[in-house]
Amino acid sequence: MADLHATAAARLRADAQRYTTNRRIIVDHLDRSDRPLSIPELLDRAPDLAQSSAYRNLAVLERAGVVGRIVTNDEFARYELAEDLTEHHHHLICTACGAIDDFTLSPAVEADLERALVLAATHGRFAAASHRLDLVGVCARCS
Amino acid sequence: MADLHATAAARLRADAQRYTTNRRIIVDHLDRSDRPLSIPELLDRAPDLAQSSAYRNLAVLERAGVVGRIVTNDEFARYELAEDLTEHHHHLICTACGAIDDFTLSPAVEADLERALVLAATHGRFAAASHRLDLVGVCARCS
DNA sequence: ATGAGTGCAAAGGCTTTGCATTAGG
DNA sequence: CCTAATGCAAAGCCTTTGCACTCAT
Repeated sequence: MADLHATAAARLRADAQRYTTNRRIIVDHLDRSDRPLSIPELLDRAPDLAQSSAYRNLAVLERAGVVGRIVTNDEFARYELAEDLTEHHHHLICTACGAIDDFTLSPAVEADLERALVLAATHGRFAAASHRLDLVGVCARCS
Repeated sequence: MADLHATAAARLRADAQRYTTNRRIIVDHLDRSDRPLSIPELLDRAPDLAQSSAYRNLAVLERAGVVGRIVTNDEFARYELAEDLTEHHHHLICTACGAIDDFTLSPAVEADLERALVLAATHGRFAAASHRLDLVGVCARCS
């Protein structure tokens, strides 16, 4: 995945943005993590990153399509690499601690789902860009 | 659906809460709407409802299992009647204006999905309470 | 009466922004 | 050089909370 940074740089460039050290650091940490990170978690892992820079750069990276933002019902927004930079996956959202873990569905189920969603979208004249499927419950650590 | 209010009252009572006028008004408006409402939208429809009462009562109604809270990526949280008080449905989330519309999937697809999710949850030792499936894109009004 | 509910206004807390400084190209 | 990026601190904005009043039981 050395191409990750090349892709990120390209997408930023396409949006007239630079791929700076801070932005690379953020992408690196999101890539290393096997689950979406909140800003506090990210700042914890990157102590030299200013809070405002984290917010600003994540916004830039989101606009450029490098990262995705996830808002659950807990206090923090979370970020992960954009879907097309990782494999398609879904989220286990813990209602107790707010943590999010990743999981995948079988290709067969995904395909069925995708077909059904395209149908639903066209029926409502809705230009669907992507789908989000989350499991909401209590994670192993909290139960 | 005259039973709606009876059910709501029962659930509140089970949580040692009263079914007051304001709470009934809120439930009424959510029931009348064919899509989840943000607090500003709700206050607009119920001019005599104080903002703090809306927030407080929605929190009470959520704890009692009468309403569900939806947090998207826009600025407002939105509320709808709890899933088991309506028919199972999903959401079209507009990235342009933040509006949410409802849609349903065929029972067959739902069943497949449910099976796959149970599998995924048990595999990760996750106690799933429900699933959330959203289509993210641009609504007809915004395109 | 008596405690929950209500409304107003003020406070909280995550997030955003202004401004002076630094760094990348 | 010159614009974008950075960091600190202050401000914003949705949401929550304190407090006095009202209403229902």
